[in-house]
Amino acid sequence: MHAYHHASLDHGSIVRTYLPQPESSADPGWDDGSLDRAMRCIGAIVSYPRRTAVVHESDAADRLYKVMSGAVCTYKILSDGRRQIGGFYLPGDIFGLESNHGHVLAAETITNAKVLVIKKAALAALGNRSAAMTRELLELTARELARAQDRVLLLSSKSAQERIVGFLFEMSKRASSTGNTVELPMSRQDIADYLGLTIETVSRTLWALENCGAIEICARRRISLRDRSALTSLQV
Amino acid sequence: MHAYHHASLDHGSIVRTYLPQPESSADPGWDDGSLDRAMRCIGAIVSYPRRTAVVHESDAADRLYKVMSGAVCTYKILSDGRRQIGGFYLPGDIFGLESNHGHVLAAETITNAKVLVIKKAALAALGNRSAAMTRELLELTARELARAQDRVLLLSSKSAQERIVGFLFEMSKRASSTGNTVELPMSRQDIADYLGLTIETVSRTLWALENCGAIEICARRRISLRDRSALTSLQV
DNA sequence: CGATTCATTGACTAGAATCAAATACCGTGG
DNA sequence: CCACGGTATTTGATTCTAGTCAATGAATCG
Repeated sequence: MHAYHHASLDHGSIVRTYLPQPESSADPGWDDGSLDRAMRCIGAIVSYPRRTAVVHESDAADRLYKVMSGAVCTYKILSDGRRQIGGFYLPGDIFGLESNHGHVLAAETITNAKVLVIKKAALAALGNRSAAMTRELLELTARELARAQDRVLLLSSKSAQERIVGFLFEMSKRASSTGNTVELPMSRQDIADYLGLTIETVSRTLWALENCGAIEICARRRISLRDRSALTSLQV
Repeated sequence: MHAYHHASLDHGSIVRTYLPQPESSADPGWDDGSLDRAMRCIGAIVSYPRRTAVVHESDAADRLYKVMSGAVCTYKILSDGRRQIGGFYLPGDIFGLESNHGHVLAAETITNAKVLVIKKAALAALGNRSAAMTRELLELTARELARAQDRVLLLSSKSAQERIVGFLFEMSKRASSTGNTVELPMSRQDIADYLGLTIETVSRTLWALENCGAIEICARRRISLRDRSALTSLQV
């Protein structure tokens, strides 16, 4: 059982709070309609170095976050010290959509990242006048729900291999994947915490997949899906 | 590895399609505001016998379902025959909130159940005139998302004991639990498929919990949480 | 070019899955 | 009310996967 060593707890200041320094919203180019315009208008873009806390578990659930560049993950530290990652968020993704009431997942950057931060209340105020925006928000939340349900299925896959393969496919669909090559911004530990496995198992399983020719580990964080059909047959 | 034997596949017609017979919306008494009124107005209540399919995986994701009485579960049959339960839905719960696009989870009744069925399109049409309703729907979806995220955490608990205890607490919060006694409408197999465990492990774990005095299995589907603090200490 | 973090590999163990069988429960009909 | 058949659940023995502990090797950053 590993405790959450790999970030703040004993590596000193790797995870650190960062004083938000809003920048002008001169932008990368994500636009999803009126909601997006509203978010840019009332939100502020904040730059964070890698491995920096964006949201603490104790924070109020009153904000919405949109990743403009880099990668972010949400997570929760369990009572025994393990970390469970709730999700990875890549440029264009929004997190913080879950219910206002109750629990908040913490969030930290995986790489250097720029995040657009918006108060839900401000958005709701605009939403009262623009029904279209509320509908857009609903659509986003419904999509996130579908994704969460997929994760439930992925985690219910009992074998490590199924989980890893499922993860690779998910990433190849979402991340900056040129053809069959997937660029993984996260560490092995992050992957392990996402899939409910250990770092050793992730490593061994990836090796096994490479060994049987299904993938190629070009670089540590760069994996090529050599044989998609073989991978599919290993999946749930 | 168990296949999905315990329902339709070999018990003949236990899971069967049911010709919907809409009833008058004379009602149990769930009311969540304007959304609820609209749903009753444009929806139809359908009665299903136990272990009956309500939604097929191949169905379009164009409807919303509200449980009026009884219990329903959503699920997916994996390619190897295992069944993963997406969630249990008790009276007052709504399912089908996930994105319009893409996948649908199948749904079947666990007990005899009455379900209010509504076309999303019809609701959206009303929603265009009533922003409040869209907001209510958003709130519901956000809550469901939060619940799905909780499930991710539950499934990431590695030990069977943690999962079972988490499940019992979840049910005691939601189900018709009088004091410390929880009434479980679902079978052991359902619980196993929900938690990604086997039926044997569920059985053994419950026995162990009873043995150490944390719970009492009054009847097969009636469990009393004897020692909540002991249970809490076993949880994640 | 070191120092440090990150990843891989190896040996061993624990816990859940699997396979197999026995027992408890439930509704039905006598 | 009780016997019966079928299902659901429990119990037992064994196997196997992934976790744990320990150490080595590779990559990255200052």
